Amino acid sequence: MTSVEEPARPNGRIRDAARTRAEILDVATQEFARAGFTGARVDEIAARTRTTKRMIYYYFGGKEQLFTAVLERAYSVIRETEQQLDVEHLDPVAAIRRLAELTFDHHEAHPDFIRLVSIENIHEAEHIAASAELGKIGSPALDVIGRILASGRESGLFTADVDAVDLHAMISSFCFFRVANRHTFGALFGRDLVAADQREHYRTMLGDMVIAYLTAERAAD
Amino acid sequence: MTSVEEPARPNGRIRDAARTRAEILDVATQEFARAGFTGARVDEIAARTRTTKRMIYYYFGGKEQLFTAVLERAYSVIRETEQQLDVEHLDPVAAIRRLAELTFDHHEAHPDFIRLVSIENIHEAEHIAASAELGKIGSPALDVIGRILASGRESGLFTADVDAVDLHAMISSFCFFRVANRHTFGALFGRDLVAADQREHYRTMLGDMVIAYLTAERAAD
DNA sequence: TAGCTAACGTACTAGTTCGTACATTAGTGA
DNA sequence: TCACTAATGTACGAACTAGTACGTTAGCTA
Repeated sequence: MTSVEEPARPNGRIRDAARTRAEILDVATQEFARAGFTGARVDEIAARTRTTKRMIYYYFGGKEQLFTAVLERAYSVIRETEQQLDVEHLDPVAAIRRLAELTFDHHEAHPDFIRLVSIENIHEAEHIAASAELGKIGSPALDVIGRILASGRESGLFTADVDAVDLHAMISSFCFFRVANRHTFGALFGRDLVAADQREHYRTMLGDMVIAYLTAERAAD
Repeated sequence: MTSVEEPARPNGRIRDAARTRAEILDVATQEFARAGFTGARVDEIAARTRTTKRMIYYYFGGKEQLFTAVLERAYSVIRETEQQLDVEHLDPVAAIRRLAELTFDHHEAHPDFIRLVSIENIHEAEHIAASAELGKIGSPALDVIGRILASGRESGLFTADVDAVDLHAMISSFCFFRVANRHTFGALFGRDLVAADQREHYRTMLGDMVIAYLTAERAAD
């Protein structure tokens, strides 16, 4: 390389705290999702940023806090998505199916988020516990589910004895497993749960499952 | 400490290759499950063994191969459990419910295995791919499910259009999620999915869900 | 325009961590 | 009982990695 340096600015140093901070978070999200908390390298995150490692410590304090910030942002994305839920104008059966489909879509669209959740569980949710922000979020979806369930039970359509949290767990289970365990499942059973041409199949399967559960005829107890 | 050493043997060195190897695998399973692949420390595994780090490299070659060996043994445990499945004398509905319950029980009884699977998925199943043994196992449970499904469809009890692999995924999803995501779910929604007094509730819920799905009346297509 | 500070960069270090070179010994078979 | 090898232990090193001490500058404001 000859003496040709940066064109105008000798250092190219531009100050933009918000951009720097956001860029660190973006890259950190990828790196943590790629390699896990311990496997992620602070130097690697810094290298893939337009700034330096020093800035990670300047803005976040350390690797742990950076991971917490990554989780906080990832969860805030779902919250925002859930706040835009608009299914309550549908009848209960259609509303639940639609909600399940949106959950399905969100999981599929955010594999990095799924990986972060897996990683956080390996660490027994210690970062969530350490976050003032994440403790008290409460899922907007939960309220929606609760209202649909009540309405469905009132009209006699839903017979199952579940509350919103359990139904949310049921729906999330399937969506989460499909994305999170894609690799081992594929390696062991030779089936790619996230194959594009099977997407509709699994999306329908989830809806059928949830609706069948909610509307099944139960033995009187 | 005074000069009191080992009672009889000056070094206490006993040779038992099988025991040493097994002990390393036991401790490694715990350590990998505790901290993830990268987070696990080879020195820590060695320290909690009656042998030394040298032996880990002697028997397994390295950290990667040790993790692969841990996975191989963990999967072999399920395979053995599945081989003892004895549900085909039941009617299809009872058989599937029983099978779901056994899957539920196995997940609950082996949280370390669940963690290993999560970890292996973070690493995109590269160790399973590298294992000659793990590639071609094929689940005994899958055959059982396949036969029950066929029998259930024949007798008109089952209406759902699923194969054994998909049904296995559905059952596993719920069991896996409940254990694997216990911590984040608990932190975010304030509900412990693995609480002892809720065990029957979730076990029943799983069975109800699967049976409802399989036996639901479907719109003619 | 001078000065101040938030924002940024460089260079380094202390501690860790996987892996190995080398030495040793228990137990077995000739 | 002697020799041979599988099994084991010790000590060490090279590379990595989180974190920091210290110096610099852009851009705002008085």
